Amino acid sequence: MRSHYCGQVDENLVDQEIELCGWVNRRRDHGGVIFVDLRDREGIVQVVFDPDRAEMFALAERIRNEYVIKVKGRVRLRDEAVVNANIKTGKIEVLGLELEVLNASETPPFQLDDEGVHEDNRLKYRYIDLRRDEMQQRMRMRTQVTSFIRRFMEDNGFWDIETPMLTRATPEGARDYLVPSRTHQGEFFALPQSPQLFKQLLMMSGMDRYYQIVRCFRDEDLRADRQPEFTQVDIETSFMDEDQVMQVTEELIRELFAHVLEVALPNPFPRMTHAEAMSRFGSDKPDLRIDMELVDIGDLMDNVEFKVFSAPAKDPNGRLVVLRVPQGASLSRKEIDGYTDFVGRYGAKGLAWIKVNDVAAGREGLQSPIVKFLPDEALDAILQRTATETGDLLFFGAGDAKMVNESMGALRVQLGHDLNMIAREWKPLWVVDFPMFEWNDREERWDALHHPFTAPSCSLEDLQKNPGESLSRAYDMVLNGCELGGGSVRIHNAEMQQNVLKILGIGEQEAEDKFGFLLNALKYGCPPHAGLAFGLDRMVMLMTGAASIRDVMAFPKTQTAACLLTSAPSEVSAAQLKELNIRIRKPVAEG
RNA sequence: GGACCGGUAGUUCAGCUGGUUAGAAUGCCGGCCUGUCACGCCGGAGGUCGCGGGUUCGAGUCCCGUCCGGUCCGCCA
Repeated sequence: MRSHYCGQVDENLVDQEIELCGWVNRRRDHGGVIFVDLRDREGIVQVVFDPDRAEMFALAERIRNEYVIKVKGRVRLRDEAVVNANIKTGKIEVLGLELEVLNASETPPFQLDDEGVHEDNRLKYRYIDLRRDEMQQRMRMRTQVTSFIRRFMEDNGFWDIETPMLTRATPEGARDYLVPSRTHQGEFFALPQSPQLFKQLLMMSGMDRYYQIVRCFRDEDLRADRQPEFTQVDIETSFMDEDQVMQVTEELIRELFAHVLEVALPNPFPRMTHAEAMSRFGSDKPDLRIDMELVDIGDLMDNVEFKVFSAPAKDPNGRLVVLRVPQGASLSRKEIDGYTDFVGRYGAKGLAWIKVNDVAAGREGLQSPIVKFLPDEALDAILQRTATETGDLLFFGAGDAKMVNESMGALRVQLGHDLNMIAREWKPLWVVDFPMFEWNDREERWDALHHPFTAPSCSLEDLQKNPGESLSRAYDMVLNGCELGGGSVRIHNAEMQQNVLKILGIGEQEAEDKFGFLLNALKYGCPPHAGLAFGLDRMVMLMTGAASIRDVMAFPKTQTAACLLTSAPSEVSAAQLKELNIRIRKPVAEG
């Protein structure tokens, strides 16, 4: 007698007696014969109970779906005569000889083979949802990914070093999750948004190659690809420059995809500057699977009378682009209105369009509310520059450059999805030469585009002279329009660090309060260092084809950052609050 | 903070312009059937229509509010 997982039963075991444990996936009776599809995480095996065995029949009759059972039986090939073309449970079946119900189940709240169960139900009964094949496969791939990454990092001499979960609140960046301290009443820990400063300190400690697969926390509103706690593959190295970091991390991803998905990614990944990405795709994480680009036409329009076009064409902070949608002229007016609403969400005031019914017919071949405002030579130049063909649709984005990039970049991706224009390929790339700073209109100061510890690619002098034009030594790895990871060469010089903080409007005293420990450490000999962090959840989401990051996490939270399974967050006892010396202010009643 | 979509039987959904006792499929329960695999056949149980208020002779349906789930904008250095 040998014990097996159900899914591991194969033809080599025919005639042997084995023992199986699993869930009853489905039980069917036909006359006195009982068929049980026994399921574990490896697969499904059909167990048959013969009608001659009266006691077995009685027992099997009591079996319900999702009961946990143990079966002793003999493996046999299924009778070819009854094997038809679309069998699900394989050529092998087990003749049940003994059966033990290990645990009964109530009727499950939803069936495992149901499609489209509401997500709140799936999350409330996550332990059942996770039994589903699809979820088993996703979690399986996730563990393959993490174990491959660990192996790769170990093989390349990286040390796995843990950093604190209870740490100091950092006022910059995302909102912190706070944890009250009992021993220091009135004071709080923060859960880390990332181990950024700790990994830099480790470089100063001589841990030349560090990595960690680590949980990070950000108390910001959620999206399909954003959870309040998520997992990062965090990497930092001393003495490596950006090219070396990109090389080793690129190799990690390439080998990971080869190993887990049997996909060959290009070697090397293409690189693109941030400026080019914004110009051609309106995005710093372009999806290169979509064969459409933004084309600047400001130079053709600065003299037309149509102010919607000429104003941004003349404005140095404005942008005027056209997006050619191949064969898009078949879109209905209603669909175009839908896209107008879509770009409206990004602040666009409208969405001008031209349907090209016959490119050879000149003005007569164009259908559009705006052609009457445009001179012939401008129209011709647009058609020529965009290589427009009959049947195409042109969308125009005009206005503030940032808004045009965001709205038209998003429109490009949306059209790609809607019109099925996404090539079935893996398209990785590096985006490099990011600006160092971004002007924050609301607060009227510079923000760090990456983070305040990123090294500039220019001298301190140039940086101070012209912060808006300065580039950083940061790099993002992008795959199919998704930011897989990002990193940078860090500042390893105390003077540079202090000055960058100064440009960001963080005074000396404030810097001392917030980052004093880092600035101090920089004084005691800090090697040049650089690193990168991958978003593990997004990576697995892409690799599994899941639509949401929640589908690759065992116990995710809802959009309001709640756990439907445990009902967290929850109120705590008065005693717990008292111990922390915290009092909850009751919400004031309305009226 | 904002926009939009959804919430009707255990589950997935239908329910028209407000009108009799709110339906289907599946699941569940009982019976029949000796090789099924979406088995089949017969029968049965199962609903505060998310919640609260309003309009109306009458509300699942219309209006207001609210809660929950989702997508997105803002936010996420």
